[in-house]
Amino acid sequence: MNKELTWKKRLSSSMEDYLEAIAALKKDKGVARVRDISRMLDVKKPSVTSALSVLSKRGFIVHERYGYVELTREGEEAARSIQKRHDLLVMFLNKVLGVDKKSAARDACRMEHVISRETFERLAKFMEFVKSRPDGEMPEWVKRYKTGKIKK
Amino acid sequence: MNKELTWKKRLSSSMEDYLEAIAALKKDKGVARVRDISRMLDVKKPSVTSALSVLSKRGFIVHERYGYVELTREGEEAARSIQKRHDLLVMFLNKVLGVDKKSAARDACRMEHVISRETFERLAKFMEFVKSRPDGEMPEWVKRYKTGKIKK
DNA sequence: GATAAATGTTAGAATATACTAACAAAGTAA
DNA sequence: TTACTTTGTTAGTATATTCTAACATTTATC
Repeated sequence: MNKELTWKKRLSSSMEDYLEAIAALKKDKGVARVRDISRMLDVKKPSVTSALSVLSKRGFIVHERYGYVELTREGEEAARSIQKRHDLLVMFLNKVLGVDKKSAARDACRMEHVISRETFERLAKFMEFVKSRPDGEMPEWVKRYKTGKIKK
Repeated sequence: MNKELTWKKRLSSSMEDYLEAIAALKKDKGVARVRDISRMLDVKKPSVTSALSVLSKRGFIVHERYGYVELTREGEEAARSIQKRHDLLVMFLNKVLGVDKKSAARDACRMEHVISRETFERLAKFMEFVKSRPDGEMPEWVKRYKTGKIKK
């Protein structure tokens, strides 16, 4: 139980992005490969290779030369956690604040790396509350504050 | 109106932090100096010196060797804008989500650098709405979703 | 004013992340 | 199989930010 040996530094925003991309690609293409990660994140291939080596060393992925990228259990877990933060933020930004989907996604991509566990949990509760309101769709009080920019 | 000449890259999170600290110090101490900035941001003095040289070159501050740090008009404006984002976020996190003040401040410090103009504006509208509710303090519907963690 | 303490700067190194150019391996097609 | 294309890697460079160690300047104290 040595702190020095078991403690792992948080992943950087960049590394979280890579992990997220890998998980997304596996999900909808079946496999994750350098080229696709590179396109998805809009970075060059060598950047991907070097990121993969970092994620490998830290135990989030398995990657053999010229092969596909596999997520370890830890990697999957981390990716899932990021994805959850992402989705929650998009939901909040879009459904509650009324930020358009594209911007909401862009903002979420940057915010997901910096919100604390506590804020995440409170936001989750808040969104639960919002969704649980009678109304069905968005509760009246959420709609009302938007000045004329409500679709439905 | 050449784009190449007039366009300025966004300030990095770090630089925004320095600017924010400088403005804060000027506000409540009258002057901003290297040592105080260093303490406020928890970085060493040489880091401050080098940040100041960057902010100087980019026209946000004026700083002569061994002297105090002055904000240019542009610097003041930028600082104000960051501060506004910060305050808004703290308000939202604390008053609406119920995140405790300390965590709210910590989270705001990281989120303030990444939210887009659009999201900022929408959040501002939302908070206006929240504050404008009859009730006085926080509207009933905000309190209600919090499960037992309401102070008042 | 001399000396010590506090403050600020420089130089040089470290880390993280990206890039380009050049090369290597794998896959595809004749 | 040979030749072409695509994909992946290496090596080396660049930028941003931080740090430590050493030095310079300014301020405070006697």
